[in-house]
Amino acid sequence: MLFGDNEALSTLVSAPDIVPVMPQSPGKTCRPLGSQFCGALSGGEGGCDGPPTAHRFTAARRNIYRAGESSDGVPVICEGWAVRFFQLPNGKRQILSVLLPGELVSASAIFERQFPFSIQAVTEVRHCLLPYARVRARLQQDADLLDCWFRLSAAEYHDADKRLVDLGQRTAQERIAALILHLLLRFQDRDEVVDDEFPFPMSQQQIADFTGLTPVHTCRVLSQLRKNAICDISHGTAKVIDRDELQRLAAIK
Amino acid sequence: MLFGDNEALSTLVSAPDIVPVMPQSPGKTCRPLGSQFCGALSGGEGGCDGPPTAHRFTAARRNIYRAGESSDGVPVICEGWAVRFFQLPNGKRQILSVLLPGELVSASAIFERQFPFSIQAVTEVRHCLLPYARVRARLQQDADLLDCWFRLSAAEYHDADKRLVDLGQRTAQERIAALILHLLLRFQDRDEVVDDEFPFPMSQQQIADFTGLTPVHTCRVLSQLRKNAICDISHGTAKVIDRDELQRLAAIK
DNA sequence: CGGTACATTGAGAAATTTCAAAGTTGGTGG
DNA sequence: CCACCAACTTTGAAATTTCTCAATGTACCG
Repeated sequence: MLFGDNEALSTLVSAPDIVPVMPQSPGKTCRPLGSQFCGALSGGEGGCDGPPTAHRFTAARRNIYRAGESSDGVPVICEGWAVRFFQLPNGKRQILSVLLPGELVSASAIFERQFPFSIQAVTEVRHCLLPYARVRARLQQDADLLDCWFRLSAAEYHDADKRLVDLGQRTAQERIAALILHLLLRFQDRDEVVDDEFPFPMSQQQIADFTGLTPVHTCRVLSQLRKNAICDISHGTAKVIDRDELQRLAAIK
Repeated sequence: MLFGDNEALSTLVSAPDIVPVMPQSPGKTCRPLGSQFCGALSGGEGGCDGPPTAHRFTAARRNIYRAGESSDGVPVICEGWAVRFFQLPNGKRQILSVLLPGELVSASAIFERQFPFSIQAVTEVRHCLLPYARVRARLQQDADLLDCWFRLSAAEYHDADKRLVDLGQRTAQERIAALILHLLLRFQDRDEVVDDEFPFPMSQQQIADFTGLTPVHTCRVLSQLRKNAICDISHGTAKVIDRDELQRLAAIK
């Protein structure tokens, strides 16, 4: 909706195998921008549609990027799930966002040489870098593209604000319900929800790190959602049984 | 440090009475950008350095802006303290950031006609609007200015990430200590800290809404900090007694 | 001199964490 | 194909943190 028909964005090559979605904003797809960002560099100088060697693979539960490392661009998740997180010295960590295929790790950080967060693969992940130089040049040439980028960046920021509300004001059950609903909507945008079921490879530890809970309590809440026939998260799959009730739990009250 | 010497930014008029600081990033001032943003429009079409009528005043504890209202630009806080917050229908609210004089309400949202958050005055506040049209034109003309804006926006985003870590992973005492230290550093940047004392007009209710706690618990934590001779927040003033200990409490562990 | 909003204190309740043990799952090599 | 291993999930019980409710005290404003 926000970006749907901006033809200017289509001037950048897109990768047909990628279904791009605006990070963190279910319901508001940004296909041109999304595809552009993963596909922009085909035929160019070393982007992610170049030779297969330009892509990297990272196994599940391993880090794609560690906070503070220098990088020539922003990582793009091409295949699989990843999470962006902050690691605390005492071993705790906070997951900041969940990254799905086609998504930039962070639009806001697109001009930085290093990032304050780390990235971990949830499943096996294929990824590449979106080089700083090329994006910068494009954004400066193309006012419409720049505008689209502004909005993408604002959407990311507002999503962080929503998460702050969740963590500051809402109960364990509400936070977990909101996460599940949020991912349901993102998968719906991609037309990848069949029979109210979609892939959900996050472990309970990862759900806990996202919601600011302990894995034990996360397990209890998930069990309750299952027992109450609201949804069933297990074996890497989410099955939504009572969508209305899930929505009611996840709603901002 | 990030923006300190970017001469390009000085091409925009600055207001000498305003000490601008990059929102939410203590230690990293952005004087040119900050002053530009409040002072850019003197002699122009209705900006905040125009006739006194261009400024508005809002009394303490009253709203400057309500989520969803349409606006011709981003509010700038010229004098006084304000908070950016999200209001929940059930009466709870989450404060998203604290706004000091000279600061934009949100750099990321600079091109939007309306915002998903509200703004409330903490003290009496003098404020104005930074009109969309002018900023946009400037950013498109001036690559260095654009670059500065990118960084400002990224800093804002990373600050939101830090808050997520606070709310998700840290205790009441740690969150409150972090808030106090954060504001101490921002006031230090402005050279407004004398004898480890600086203005602190937030009520306990507001501190609670910022940290995701109840006012009662906030009161207990503040009492403890006072009893332990770490710092004393009262009567609109913060007095830091044992800075090392405060730092230790606020540190990310 | 009220009056209203704000701060403080106490006691009990609720949500969440911690610790510890047992059960399950999925993958690997023999 | 089975046995084993490591990682993940589940369950119980007790401890801790934070919240809720309610009452009292205090400061500021007109």
